[in-house]
Amino acid sequence: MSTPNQTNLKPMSLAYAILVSLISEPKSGYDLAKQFDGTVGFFWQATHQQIYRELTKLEQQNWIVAEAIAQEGRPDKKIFSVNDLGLSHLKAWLLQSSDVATVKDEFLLKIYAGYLIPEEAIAQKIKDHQQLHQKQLEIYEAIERNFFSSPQDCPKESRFAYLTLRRGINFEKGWIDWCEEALQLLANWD
Amino acid sequence: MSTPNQTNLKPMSLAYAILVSLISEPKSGYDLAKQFDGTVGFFWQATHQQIYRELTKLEQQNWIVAEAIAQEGRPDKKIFSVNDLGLSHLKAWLLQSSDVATVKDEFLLKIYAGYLIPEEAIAQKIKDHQQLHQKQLEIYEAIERNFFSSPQDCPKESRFAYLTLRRGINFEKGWIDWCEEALQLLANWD
DNA sequence: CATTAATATGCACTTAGTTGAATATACGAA
DNA sequence: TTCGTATATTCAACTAAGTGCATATTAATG
Repeated sequence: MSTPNQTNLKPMSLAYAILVSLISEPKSGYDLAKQFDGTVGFFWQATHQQIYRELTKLEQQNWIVAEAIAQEGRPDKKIFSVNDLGLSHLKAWLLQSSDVATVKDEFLLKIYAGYLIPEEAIAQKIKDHQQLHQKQLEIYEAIERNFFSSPQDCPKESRFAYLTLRRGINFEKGWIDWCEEALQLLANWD
Repeated sequence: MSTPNQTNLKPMSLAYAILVSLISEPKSGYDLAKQFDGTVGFFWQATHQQIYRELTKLEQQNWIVAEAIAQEGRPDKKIFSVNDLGLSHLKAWLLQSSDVATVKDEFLLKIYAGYLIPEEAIAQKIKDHQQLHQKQLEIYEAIERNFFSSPQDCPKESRFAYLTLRRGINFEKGWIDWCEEALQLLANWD
């Protein structure tokens, strides 16, 4: 009758996102927070509060270790690196199958209910959305030009980063195309 | 010094997702839970527990009203509908600008760290992923054939639903194309 | 010389989401 | 007749995620 305490199968993906970032280069919570606005930030976001909280947990679990760095002037820095225990957990996680990411898209929810507000308001929304994706596309394309002009020559790690960048470009182009199509469909209704 | 109680500017999007669904047709919590696995489920998901909890809140706020329906045999059903207060809040929310949805993609995180595990494992992951998206694409395309063979003739509400369906198709195709590209890039490395 | 920006970390609180039930009825299959 | 499935709702406890505010130092800006 009583179910035994199963091993924890939850993703806890923020923890793994942090491990992934720390494994390529040890860094502080502050650095992580900045990174989560950059490259890794395309597929994972977190605020600095979330990051510091998670770092504390990971340190308690002994998956990562901190080295305190005294800095001239600025407050002390704690540089975290992944240890063997953390690495083995990360590798095990990498091998697990992952579900398709759940989509939670406020914008599409609004489009779906678009018949409740004026058509011009919807059209404007789509145009704004298209511009946001256009801007992001340009950012990704600039990264591609500057860092991946010849992907073959990259070190192994960067190759995988390149794959995710390609997905970013693919994603933004998809949105831009859809916006174009949607605006045309809207215009041809009456 | 003391900040006055600001009006709540947070999205609370689950509440709005429920309103959007109820406005097109009043339904029970159970029906909502099923719908969140279906059409609306492309851009919003929730478990039945979350839905019932939210319905209770919305009823307390007087945005929706319940009508108890006694059913032969089955347990009583509570059919919820949006009232004027709820509708005005929904419309106000629809007119607000929405941020680009944050992406949190475990799969891409794993690809990014792909250099830590065997290349065959990564390739297999991508193939599995491609198949999942292929299946979802087929579902969307079947809906398109069955319900939107001539989108011009649809009632106004369905037209906006059609736009979101087109985005679904665009999204799945984007993933499938990326998987193809990624597998080719992987194969050409050595 | 006051203000702002950047570096660096943390607590308290709230909302969102998961887990695992319990409760109740009815229908069809084994 | 019992078992599984579908309908239909609710409770309680928990974990994860996210917001707001606080703190401290130094460098650069005006």
